[in-house]
Amino acid sequence: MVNFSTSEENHIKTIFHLQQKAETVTTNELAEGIGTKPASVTDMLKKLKIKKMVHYQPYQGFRLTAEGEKYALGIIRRHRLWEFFLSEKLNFKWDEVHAVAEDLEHVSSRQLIERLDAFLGFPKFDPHGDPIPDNQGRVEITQQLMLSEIKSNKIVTVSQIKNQSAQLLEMLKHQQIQLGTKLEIKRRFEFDNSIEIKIRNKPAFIMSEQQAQNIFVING
Amino acid sequence: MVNFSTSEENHIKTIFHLQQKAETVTTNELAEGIGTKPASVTDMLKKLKIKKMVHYQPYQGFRLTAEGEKYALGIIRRHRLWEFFLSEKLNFKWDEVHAVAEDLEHVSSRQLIERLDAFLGFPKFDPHGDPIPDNQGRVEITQQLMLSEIKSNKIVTVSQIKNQSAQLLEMLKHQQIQLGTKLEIKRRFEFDNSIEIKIRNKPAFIMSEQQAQNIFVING
DNA sequence: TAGTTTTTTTAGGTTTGTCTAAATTTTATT
DNA sequence: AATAAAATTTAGACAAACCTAAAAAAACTA
Repeated sequence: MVNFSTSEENHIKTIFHLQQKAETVTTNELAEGIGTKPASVTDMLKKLKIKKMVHYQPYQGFRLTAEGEKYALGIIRRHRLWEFFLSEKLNFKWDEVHAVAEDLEHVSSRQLIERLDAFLGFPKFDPHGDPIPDNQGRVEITQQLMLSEIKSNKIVTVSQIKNQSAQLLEMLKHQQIQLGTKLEIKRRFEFDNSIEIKIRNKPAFIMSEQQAQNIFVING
Repeated sequence: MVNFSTSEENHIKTIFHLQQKAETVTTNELAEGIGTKPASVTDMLKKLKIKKMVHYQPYQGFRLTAEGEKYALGIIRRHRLWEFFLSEKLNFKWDEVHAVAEDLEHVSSRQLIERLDAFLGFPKFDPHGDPIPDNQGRVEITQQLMLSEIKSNKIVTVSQIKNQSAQLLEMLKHQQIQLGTKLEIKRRFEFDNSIEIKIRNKPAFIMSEQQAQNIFVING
């Protein structure tokens, strides 16, 4: 397989994430996502097109090819395995792992990654709850779970709100929780099954079991 | 502190190693050591001089400044900690770790390295027996040991030959052992205390206890 | 739909790190 | 000491990955 530079890998990875949300990815979006200028993105896309990583027609947006997606999943696998390592073995906090993993993910020795995976016990999710692709690029399908059932120290994403009562919505609004919001389950209080929840950059708060039974989440 | 590119770091690190052996380092030596052309080395030295990492006068050879040495020890620390990790935790063989560590050493998060060090239990030597600088750049002073006393699975460097008898020298010549040669102690045979020794890229051989008592080595 | 705004691309430049070929300096040799 | 050889530096180029400013295309909008 061809070899890709760090910059090429960053483009491929970012396209992968952006194309989850929309049919095609635009030049401006990608420039924004990577932190470069649109003109630089155009340059890079020409190169990635030649290397058959993207479908791209000038002015028409772009998308990874099947090969590009496979490659992207490899980068994501490396990133998330390192995040797991940093969090699990080196005691990094879950919000500190990303920056370091950004560098480590580009060290591309296949043997290194396979052995790291084994050393970590073939984890299925990173500390943010995002799934870790296996060495074939396959990803665990995640089903929705009731927030009240989540173990402590997990990070989950709100995916559905069952009960649309004013009280629940009031609380959600107050805590600024919406679909897609990531919640960190800090701990569960035995005596009433209430749970302590934290949202990135905000103080933790308590949620009752009743409330949590109406919020569905996915891992990650 | 200033930030150095991967290429700059490779130059600094290689100068450090070369200047152990001689007063000053030459352009050709460094080019050879890094795998570039002498002209490229000259370019890089101008830059490193401006950044106060080397003492350098055109045509006169060069040497790291005190600051340069300190920086080099930081790179070497990262390299050897990763080698230890790869060998100890990921079960890489001792001769496979170097190449991967070459990449990992340039990931320069201070926090990462300090936590890795703690996770590994603050090891003092890498799998080749080379000392790992601490976070102040200090290195464990190693004393000479009798080869016959070395535990199996260690790598040592020949540092002194006591008995200058023809028989011993004959054997040393035959096995191509000289000062500075690295020996891997594979195992010790209980019944006569002979030891099995391997030199990189050569078949293993057996050495008697008597012989080993006349060879002194240092860790690494 | 014609004009305006936004998005994207092109054209031309810069920096980093490399190269080859030629010039210069140092070192070795006779 | 003069000359030949070796080492080093300079000069000029190139590729990668970025940039700014201008041109071109697409998308809005009145």
